[in-house]
Amino acid sequence: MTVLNEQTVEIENPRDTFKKFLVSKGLRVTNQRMAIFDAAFELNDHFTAEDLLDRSRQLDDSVSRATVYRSLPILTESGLIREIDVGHDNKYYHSNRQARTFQAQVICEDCGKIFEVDAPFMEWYGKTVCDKLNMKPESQRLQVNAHCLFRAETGVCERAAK
Amino acid sequence: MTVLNEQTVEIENPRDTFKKFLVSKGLRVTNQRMAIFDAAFELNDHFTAEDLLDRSRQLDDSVSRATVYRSLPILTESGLIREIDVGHDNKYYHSNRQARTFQAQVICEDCGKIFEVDAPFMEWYGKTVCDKLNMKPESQRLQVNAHCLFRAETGVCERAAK
DNA sequence: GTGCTTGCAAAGACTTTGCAAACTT
DNA sequence: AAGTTTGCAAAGTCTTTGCAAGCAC
Repeated sequence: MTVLNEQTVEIENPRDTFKKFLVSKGLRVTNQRMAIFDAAFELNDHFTAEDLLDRSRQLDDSVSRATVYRSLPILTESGLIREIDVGHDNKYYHSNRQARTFQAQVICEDCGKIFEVDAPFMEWYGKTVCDKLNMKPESQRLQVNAHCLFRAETGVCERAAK
Repeated sequence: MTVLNEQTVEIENPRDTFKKFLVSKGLRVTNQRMAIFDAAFELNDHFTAEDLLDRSRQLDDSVSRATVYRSLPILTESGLIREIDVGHDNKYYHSNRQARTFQAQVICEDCGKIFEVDAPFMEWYGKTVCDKLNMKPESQRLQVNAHCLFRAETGVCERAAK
């Protein structure tokens, strides 16, 4: 593991990590599972189950929608991808190239783009709140819905083009 | 309006507020809409669309599922109820007896119960982050998933009984 | 060979929509 | 009277599941 800064730790060889994860869980290393894994790591931005299916099929055209849906929970459990639920619309996923834990999402209500932002204080906040309720925090999500000022000012947002 | 504290402002006569909202939008004040509104305010906890349908029908048995689904966005837009998306499972809703804006949700992963907690700093956080992206915050959501320590320690959680 | 995995198609869960009748204004 | 709004049932969307064939170990 290479420490990049306090928040960010690079996962080395995630492909092998995933294989080891499968074996450790008594699951089999199939071509389809690896194609789905590879597809997830080739997709740089947030992606939906459907995006992942399309990409996986470019790598192995035998991959079915069912297998993608069956694999997503496994990938999520392995920690190599994260599930990001922005409320409206579908669920999104994102690969964890860096094992960043405390990230907030800023969602542009104009173009739908999702920005990932560090929010380390979430850890402290979760603990503080949970203490009062006699609970133990497992994970936290912070989401900011916002409007694009470029667009409000100029009528255009270059980011939307992406 | 009665100021209870900095975060909490009581909405007086939400029923009239809703009627006025409908009129101001050129929408009609129908029995079904009012039954759905009343049902939402009788339900004290978080509720789903289906919960709301059941309750509405007790007040006016002509209310259909379609009308509930058609009314939810109106109620949400009026600000009298809030939509709460906890990710997995359905969407939940909650009436805004107090017009509380900055609330986080703590969700018990053991019993599914949702606790509402004040989190005023979210306003500051949203602004700070949005400034960097040249955006304007519209709303923010903070969610903490946690486990119940009562249950972990004693095997039982009284809160789950609710 | 054993039994986990797969693709397919059907089923499920939740939400939206087209349409004629009913209702608000 | 004019134009919304409604209930119903059908359609839609996304996800899950049963099953026999196929594959990893």
